[in-house]
Amino acid sequence: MASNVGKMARSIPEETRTRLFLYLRELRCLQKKGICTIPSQRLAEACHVKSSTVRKDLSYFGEFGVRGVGYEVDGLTNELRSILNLDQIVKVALVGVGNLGKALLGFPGLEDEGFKIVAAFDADERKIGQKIDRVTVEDASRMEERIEAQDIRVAIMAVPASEAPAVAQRLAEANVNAILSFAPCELNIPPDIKISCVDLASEMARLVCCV
Amino acid sequence: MASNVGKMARSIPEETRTRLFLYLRELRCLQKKGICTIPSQRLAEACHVKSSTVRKDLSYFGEFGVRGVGYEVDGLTNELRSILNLDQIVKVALVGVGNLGKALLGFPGLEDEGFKIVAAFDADERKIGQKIDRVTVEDASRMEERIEAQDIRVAIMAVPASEAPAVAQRLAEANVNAILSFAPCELNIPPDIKISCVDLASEMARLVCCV
DNA sequence: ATAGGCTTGTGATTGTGATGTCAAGCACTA
DNA sequence: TAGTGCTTGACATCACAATCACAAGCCTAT
Ligand SMILES: NC(=O)c1ccc[n+]([C@@H]2O[C@H](COP(=O)([O-])OP(=O)(O)OC[C@H]3O[C@@H](n4cnc5c(N)ncnc54)[C@H](O)[C@@H]3O)[C@@H](O)[C@H]2O)c1
Ligand SMILES: NC(=O)c1ccc[n+]([C@@H]2O[C@H](COP(=O)([O-])OP(=O)(O)OC[C@H]3O[C@@H](n4cnc5c(N)ncnc54)[C@H](O)[C@@H]3O)[C@@H](O)[C@H]2O)c1
Repeated sequence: MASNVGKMARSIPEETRTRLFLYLRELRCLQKKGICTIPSQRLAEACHVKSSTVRKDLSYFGEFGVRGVGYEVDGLTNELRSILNLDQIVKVALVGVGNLGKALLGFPGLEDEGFKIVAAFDADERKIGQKIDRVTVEDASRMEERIEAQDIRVAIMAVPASEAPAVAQRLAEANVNAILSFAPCELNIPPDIKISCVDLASEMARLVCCV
Repeated sequence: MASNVGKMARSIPEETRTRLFLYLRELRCLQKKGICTIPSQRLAEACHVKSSTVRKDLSYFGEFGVRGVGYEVDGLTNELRSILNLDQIVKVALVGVGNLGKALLGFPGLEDEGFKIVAAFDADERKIGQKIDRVTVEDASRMEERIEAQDIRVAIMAVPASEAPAVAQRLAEANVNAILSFAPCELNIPPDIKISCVDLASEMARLVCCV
């Protein structure tokens, strides 16, 4: 009954989308604690937002709550997972198996959310052929064909910034449509490919700056 | 002459602050290429924003450009570094020297931006005493006193999510005033402490979600 | 069955940031 | 020195997101 019907046409604020993941994370936390029902007020407090914001965000997609009671944790979790396209396993390619890349390969948190690194590439001969956490590092020179063969559409880049733009270009040519990059630089690629750049140094800088 | 005088009272948009780091990163890139002067238009293109946005962002802090010419790369770089409090070395503590923590310790990108990891803590006895990239891992049980003794005000947390809230609490008690966490969970600590949470799984989720 | 007490969902309002526009101002040229 | 062309800086406007406030609706107790 209550579901994302007829409202999808409306444009969803960018910020709302961001918060949905926050809510989902908190809901999972509540599930672990065995809490079945939660009012917008408490979900809001946990996520450091206002309760009206929570309700409005959810209202873009349907009516998931029960007046006088709140939201059913399991139910809302499922709705959000469905809204956010998180109810399927997504194959991911990792490019660059250095310090950071290795850590990412061994990180279970990605798989918990439905992301599975199914291929890893590096340009360093010494790394090619190494098996790290069930994934064998492949030769980066054959990256495009391997990605296309396995129909991988999402990539994580952990290569040096100097290499990043070129690698991103190659990923674009391999029909990848989303890239998460850790290189602190701009990537000039077609706008139909979604990019997210995690820039640790900038994040730190933002944190300490008092402007 | 042109400087941040009399305008500081006005509140700076959060988004502006974020973009300043983007501009700074691009400027550094231009410096490397030996480019001395750049108009807002081209800086904007490189950062994927509108030229009027660049000018407006900068205008919050002063008049740094020359009409008909553009901005002097070196000059603007210095102004931004000064505005963002990036002209000093910031001591940082790392808590949790696991897969990710080790990668961070070996990451030169932080030091390039003025952040120096001067202490690392772990609860695992096997890790205590290990020397990784010039830093010796210390016992986490003595974290508070060591952080206060060295007057460290910024911390990076790379501990399991289950431990993160408690560790954050302890960092708060050690008078740290900014924390960068990689744990995918909320940290309930006093609001006067700045928190930034890098949640890789959520970032990935946002990237693939087509809502 | 009905009343009372909560909490949701949403239209209205406020607040904030993005963007368009153009006069002002500098460099360069003759 | 005056004219030309370009770019900045600021103001005005537009667009969007946060927040308020309250009617609607569900549950429980009596
Ligand atoms: N180490 C960290 O903690 C950390 C943190 C934040 C951001 N980063 C960023 O992540 C990136 C990687 O960091 P790192 O510390 O793992 O560096 P690293 O040097 O340890 O690893 C980079 C890897 O990329 C490989 N590589 C280079 N060119 C390649 C190409 N064209 N194709 C495929 N692979 C290629 C190298 O062989 C190497 O194995 C850098 O851009 C860095 O700025 C690192
Ligand atoms: N590995 C990755 O690539 C990656 C990526 C994104 C986020 N994360 C997140 O970063 C965090 C760390 O990840 P990891 O892969 O390095 O995990 P890990 O298990 O390899 O390392 C965690 C380290 O923290 C230490 N530790 C545990 N409790 C502690 C305490 N109370 N005080 C001090 N140290 C303590 C452990 O001894 C261990 O060395 C996790 O929250 C994870 O979700 C990891």
